[in-house]
Amino acid sequence: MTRAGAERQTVGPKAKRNAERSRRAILDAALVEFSEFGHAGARIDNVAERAGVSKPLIYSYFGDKEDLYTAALREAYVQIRAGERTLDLQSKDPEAAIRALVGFTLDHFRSAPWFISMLNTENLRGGSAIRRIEDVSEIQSPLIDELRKVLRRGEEEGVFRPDVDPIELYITIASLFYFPLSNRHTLSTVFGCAITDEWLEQRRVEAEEMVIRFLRPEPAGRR
Amino acid sequence: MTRAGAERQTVGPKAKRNAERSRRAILDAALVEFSEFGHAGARIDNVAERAGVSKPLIYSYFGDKEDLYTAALREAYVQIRAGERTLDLQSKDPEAAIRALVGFTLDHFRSAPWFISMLNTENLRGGSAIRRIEDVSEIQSPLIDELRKVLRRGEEEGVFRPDVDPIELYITIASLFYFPLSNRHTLSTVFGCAITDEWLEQRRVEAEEMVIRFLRPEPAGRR
Amino acid sequence: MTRAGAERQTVGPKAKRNAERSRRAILDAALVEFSEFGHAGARIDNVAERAGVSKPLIYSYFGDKEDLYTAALREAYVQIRAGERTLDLQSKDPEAAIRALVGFTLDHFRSAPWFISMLNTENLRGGSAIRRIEDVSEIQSPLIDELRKVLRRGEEEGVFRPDVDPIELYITIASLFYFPLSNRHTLSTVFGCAITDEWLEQRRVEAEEMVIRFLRPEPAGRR
Amino acid sequence: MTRAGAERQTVGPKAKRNAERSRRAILDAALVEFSEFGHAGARIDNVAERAGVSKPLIYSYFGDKEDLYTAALREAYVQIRAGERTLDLQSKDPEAAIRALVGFTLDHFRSAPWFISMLNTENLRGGSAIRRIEDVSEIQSPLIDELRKVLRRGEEEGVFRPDVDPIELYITIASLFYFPLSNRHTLSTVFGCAITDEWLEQRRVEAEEMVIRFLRPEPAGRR
DNA sequence: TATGAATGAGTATTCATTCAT
DNA sequence: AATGAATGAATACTCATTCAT
Repeated sequence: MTRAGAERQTVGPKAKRNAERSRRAILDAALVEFSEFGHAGARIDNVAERAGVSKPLIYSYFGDKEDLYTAALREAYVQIRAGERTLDLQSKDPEAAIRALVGFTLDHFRSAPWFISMLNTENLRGGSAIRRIEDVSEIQSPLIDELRKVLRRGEEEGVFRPDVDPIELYITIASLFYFPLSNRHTLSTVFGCAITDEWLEQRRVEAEEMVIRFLRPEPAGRR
Repeated sequence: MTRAGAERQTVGPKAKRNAERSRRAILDAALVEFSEFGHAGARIDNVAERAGVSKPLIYSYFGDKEDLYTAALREAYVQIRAGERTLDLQSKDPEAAIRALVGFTLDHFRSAPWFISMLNTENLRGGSAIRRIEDVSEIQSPLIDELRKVLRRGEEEGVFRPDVDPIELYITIASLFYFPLSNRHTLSTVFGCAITDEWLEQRRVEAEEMVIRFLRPEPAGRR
Repeated sequence: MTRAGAERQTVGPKAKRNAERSRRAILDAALVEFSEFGHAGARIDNVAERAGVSKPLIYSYFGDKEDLYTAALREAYVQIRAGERTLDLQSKDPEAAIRALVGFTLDHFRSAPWFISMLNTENLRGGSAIRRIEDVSEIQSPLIDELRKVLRRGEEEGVFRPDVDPIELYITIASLFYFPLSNRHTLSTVFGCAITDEWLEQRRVEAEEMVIRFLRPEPAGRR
Repeated sequence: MTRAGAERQTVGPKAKRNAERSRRAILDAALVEFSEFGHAGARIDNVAERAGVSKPLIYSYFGDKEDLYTAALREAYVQIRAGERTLDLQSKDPEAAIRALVGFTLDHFRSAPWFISMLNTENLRGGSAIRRIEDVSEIQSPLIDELRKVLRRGEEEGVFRPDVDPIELYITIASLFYFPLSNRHTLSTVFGCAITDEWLEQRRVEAEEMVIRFLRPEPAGRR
C-alpha cells in the first residue's frame, strides 16, 4: 500500500477510527458542558475546545445545538442503563437485591454527576428533547422487570408485603438520593448541612433501612 | 368604608406610578421567567413584558440580571418559609404533625412549582447566588426547631425511635416528592409513568406511611 | 407676613436665591463632569448627583445635554477671562509684563485644570459648541489689546523686536504649558517624565526665558 | 511578473478571507473612529462599517472596546515612531538637525491628525490605556538618544549652550505645534485666528527660530 | 421650585451557525 | 476528515429625556 493510497482512502480503517474518536470526544465534552451549564448556558465553543476539535466538525457530526444536546442526554441514559445491566438482582435474596439497587443508585449518582444535572436540565425544559429520542429501548430501564421479579420472590418468601409497584419503588429509591445530591449547594447554605461522603454513607444505611422497612409486611396488631 | 373601597383608593390615580407595585410585579415576573427557563435561558425582555414595565426600570430596581435572579431565588424561599410558619406542629400529636408536614411539602411543591425549578437552576449553577444572599434568616427554615420538638415528644410518648436528626428528616420528606415532581417529564417518557394528581395523592399516602414507619421504634425481636 | 403668604411667594427673594444656588451648583458640577469625562462620557446622572439636585431640574434650567455642555464650556472661558482681567500689564515694564503673563498662564492651567480638558473636549468635537455661544464678548480675551500695547512699548524701548503678532505670542505662551499639562499621563508613561510641581516651576523659568529671548531684537552681526 | 500582477495574486481569491488584511482594516478604522469621536463617543458599529467587517470579527480579533481602543492608541504611537526613525539627525549639522526635527513634528501632526486626537482622548481618560500597553519599547521614542547626541555635538561646536535636557527639548518642540493644531476650532472662534496652511508655514519658521535662539549660548555681556 | 417614577432609542457584546478551503 | 474566517440575530445593559405630582 503506497503512502499516497493510504491518504486517499478517506473511508479506510484509520480515517474511520479517527472519526469515531472525534465523535466520542465531542459527545463526552457535550455531556460535561451541558451538565455543567444547562442547555441555554452551554457554549458550542466550549464543547469544541474541550473535545479538541473545530466547531464545524461538531455541526457536521451532530447537527445543531439541540441535536447535540439530545445526543448528550441520550448518552447519560445509556451510561446508567449499562451500569444497571451489570447488577445481577436475581442471584441475590430479595432483601440483598434491594440493598444492592439502593447502593448502585447512590454510587452512580455520585460517580456520574452529569446524570442528575442532565435530568434537571431536561425537566426544566419540559422534556422536549427526551420525547424526540427515537431509540427508546436504549433509555428504558431493564431494572423494572428485574425488580418485579424480586418483589414477587420477596412476597412469596413472606419478607415483602404484596402489591408493591416496581416503578414506584424505583422512583422512591432514586428520590432518596436525588434530592440531597441535586441540592447540595442550597442545602449546605440554607441548613449548613454539607453533603459530604460521610453524610452520604450514613444516608446509604438509612435509605436501605427505610426502603426495607417500607417493604416489610405490616406486623399483625399494629395500627 | 368597604374593603373594596379601600382597595380602590390605593389602586386609583397612583396606579401608574407606584414603586412598590412595580417592584412586586417585576419580582413575580422574574420568578416565573427564571423558573421557566433557568438563569441563562431567561430573558430580561420577557420579564419586562410579563411585569408590564420597561427594562430600565428593572435595572434601576434590582441591578443586573444576576441580581434580579438572586432576588427571585430569595423570593422563592421567602414564600415557602411563609407557608411553613402557618403550620402549627406543636398543637398536633407527633404522628399527626409529621403527616401535616408531609402534606404541606407536597402541596407547596405543587402550588408553587417555581420553587423546585429555582432549586434546580440554582444548584446547576453551583449555588453561587444563594451564597450571596445576605439576610440569611429569611431563607432558613423555622421548621427545623419545630421538628426537633416534635421528635422529642414522639420519643417521650414512645411512638418514635430516638436520635432522629430533624434536618435529615426534613430532607427525606422533601426528597420523596421532589424527585417525581422535578422529573415529571423524563419519568413519563422513560417509564410511561405520568405524574398525575391521582398518582400524587397515592404518593402522599405512601410517603406518610413510609416516614412514620421509619420513625417507629424497632419492634423488639426484629433484626 | 403670614406663613402661608411666604410659601406662596414663589418668586420671592428666598426662592430666587435657592434657584440661583441650584443653577450655580449645576454649572459647577457640569464643568467638573464634562472636563473629567468629555462630552460623550459625561453623565447627566452624575451631574445631578454632584450638584445635589434632581435631573429634571437640570433640564428645566439648562435645556438638553448639549446646552448644558455649552454652558459649562462658556463658564470655563468666563473664569479664565476673569483671571486675565486682574493682570495689570500696563503698570509693568515690558519684560516684566510678559513674565507676568507667562506666570499667570501656568497658574491658571494648574488651578483650573478643567479649562484644558474643556478645550480638549471641544476641539475633539470640532468646535460645534463654541460656535453656538452667543455672547462672544464674554469669551474673547481682553489681553490681546493689552499685549499689543506692551509689545509696542517694548519695541519703543528697544527691548523687543518689531512686528510681533500679539495673538501669536499669546498662543506661543499657552502652547508651552498646554502640551506638558494636557499630556501629563502619556508623557509620564512614554518618557518616564513626571510633570511634577518642581518640573513645572523649572519650566516656568525656561518658558519666560524662551519667550523673552524670542522677543529680543536680533543682535547685530548674528546670522 | 509585474508588480501589479504580484499584488493581484495576494488580493485575488483570498481577499475575502484574510485575517491579516481584516485586522489591519479594523485597526485603521478604529484609529479614525476613536480619534474622531473619543473613547466614549466612538461606536463599534461605525468601526465595523468603516472596516467593512462584521462586529463579531472585531471582538474576536481585539477583545472589547477598551482593548480595541488601546490597540488604536498603540498604533498611533507606532506610526509616529516609524516616522521618527526615518530622520537621520546625525548626518546633519546640529542646527540643521534641530530644524529637521521641528519640521518633522509639524508634518506628522498635520498628516496624521489622529495622533493629536488620540493623545487628547487618552489624557482626558487619565492615561489608563497607555499604562496597560505591554510592549513599551514600541511606543518609546528613539529620538531622545539621537537628540542627546546632537545637543552634545552642538555644545562641542559652540553653537548650543550646555545642559539642555533632550526630553524637555522634545516636549518644547511638540508644544509649539500641538496647541495651535489641537485647538484649531476654539482658536478660530475665539481669536478669529484660522490655523491655515499659511499660518502653519509661518509658524514653522518662527518655531525653528525660537528653538534655535533658545539653544544658543547666552552672548557674553547680555543680562 | 422641585422630584421620584418611568421609558425609547440606542450600544457593547455574545453566540449559534455557515462559508471557503 | 477537518478548520480558520466570518456573520446575523439576538441579548444585557445604558442613558438622555419626559411624565405626573
